[in-house]
Amino acid sequence: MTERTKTGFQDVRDEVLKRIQDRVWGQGDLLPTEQELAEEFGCARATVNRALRELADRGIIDRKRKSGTRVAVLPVKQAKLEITLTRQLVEDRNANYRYALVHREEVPAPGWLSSQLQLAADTPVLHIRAMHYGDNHPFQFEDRWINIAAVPSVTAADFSTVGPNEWLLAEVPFSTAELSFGAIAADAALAEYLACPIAAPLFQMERTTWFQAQPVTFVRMSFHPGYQMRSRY
Amino acid sequence: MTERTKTGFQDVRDEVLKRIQDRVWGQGDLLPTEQELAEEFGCARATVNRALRELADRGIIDRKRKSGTRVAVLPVKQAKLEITLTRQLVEDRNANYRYALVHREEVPAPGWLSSQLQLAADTPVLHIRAMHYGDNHPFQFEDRWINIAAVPSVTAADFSTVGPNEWLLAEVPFSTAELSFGAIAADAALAEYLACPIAAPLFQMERTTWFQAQPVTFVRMSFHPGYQMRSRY
DNA sequence: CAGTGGTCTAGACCACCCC
DNA sequence: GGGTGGTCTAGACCACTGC
Repeated sequence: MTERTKTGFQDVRDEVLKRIQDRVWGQGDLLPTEQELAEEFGCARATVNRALRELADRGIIDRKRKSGTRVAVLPVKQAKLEITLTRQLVEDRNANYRYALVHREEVPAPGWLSSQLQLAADTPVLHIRAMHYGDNHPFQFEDRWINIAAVPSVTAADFSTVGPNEWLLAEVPFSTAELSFGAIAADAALAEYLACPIAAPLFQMERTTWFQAQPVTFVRMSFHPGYQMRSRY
Repeated sequence: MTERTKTGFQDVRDEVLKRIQDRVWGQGDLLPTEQELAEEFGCARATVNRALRELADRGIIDRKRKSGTRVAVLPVKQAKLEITLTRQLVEDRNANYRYALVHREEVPAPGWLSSQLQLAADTPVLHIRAMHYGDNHPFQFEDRWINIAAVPSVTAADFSTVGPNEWLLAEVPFSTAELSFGAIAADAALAEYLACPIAAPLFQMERTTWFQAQPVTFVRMSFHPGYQMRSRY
């Protein structure tokens, strides 16, 4: 008996990728049409379509109606960053997670925040500062502002035991966000919270979150010295 | 005449997402089967399938054979980071890009690199150091090691005018990589190259690249003070 | 205008896995 | 065992766009 396996879209996808990596089809080259590939692989055009669509999503090929499918010239590498709860970051390192509320206050939005969240001046916001620990070592300092109008029930949450991130994730799931990563020097307050020298270089992540076009929260997360965020593609 | 538009997979996808956001289906809830949704929307099951598959890819819902489709309890946010050439980062800021080679030497791989790239000790590697400028201001310092065995032709490239990243992208496209982001303090050499004070906090990105399971290159990119990387989801 | 990818349909079979 | 999602097929129509 000969080997009998049906040609699935994954087979097509992998074979096309292999040919691109082996330079059978070089950068910028035109690939055969879906119809031709379907005939070659002995499958339906829809199968080829799905295979090529996945490669296009990855940035490996460029597709245009009428002109056809080409190998991308400058493959845009897309790294997928999984953004999880700080709790999960800590527990993934097999450390014992602990959370502590530092500060909680309802205030009118300061000018820079109104601008950041596109709010009217002096809109009431909730300002939260909190610490996250791993095995009782400082892990991350969280400085967060929440637009009370977007989640009125937040005034009833005291955040003494549950972090605002976990609370918000349950209250306003499936939001959209903008992220920003950078490095800063620890000021006196951060140095104390994170138990590090003043001016130590810290990895910092800022996130602005919207829910159905309404600004919900802005958070600045400063990690302990030496922290590294990882990803792959 | 009434509005006449056909129900496409995007309509289904958006409507399902809307119902999840509106809590019609809460976290952990079971959704109707594909068959039922197809009937409700008046379309084929394949259309519903594609819509739900996209939501599953985004981490919004979890799908399992037999048990059905559920709203994800802890939506894993996936941020897409577009990793491009340093040239592009600079030009996207409307700045004039300039590249300069600092150092180029063939050496046996030091121990830490052999370990990082899973190479035999003393494998010959090419060590490159280079600078990237935007409008003649220091933008990024690049410290790179290339596995000569993986790309033998690299010995003929002098990298005096074209950066190793652009060269490698043309030579070894469609590779896979691991990324790591963090913050470091500028040492004396970095401070000089980046025209910043010693101990200034710098954003740093490290990348290890493979091509068909073979290690190709390890690079450490240190950005000028204040640089921020952005993304969204 | 005509060729290419984008999508939909109706039906079918299969793999998985909870019960 | 049976219900669910996963995939494939063969055909069709449409939208975009280069010529």
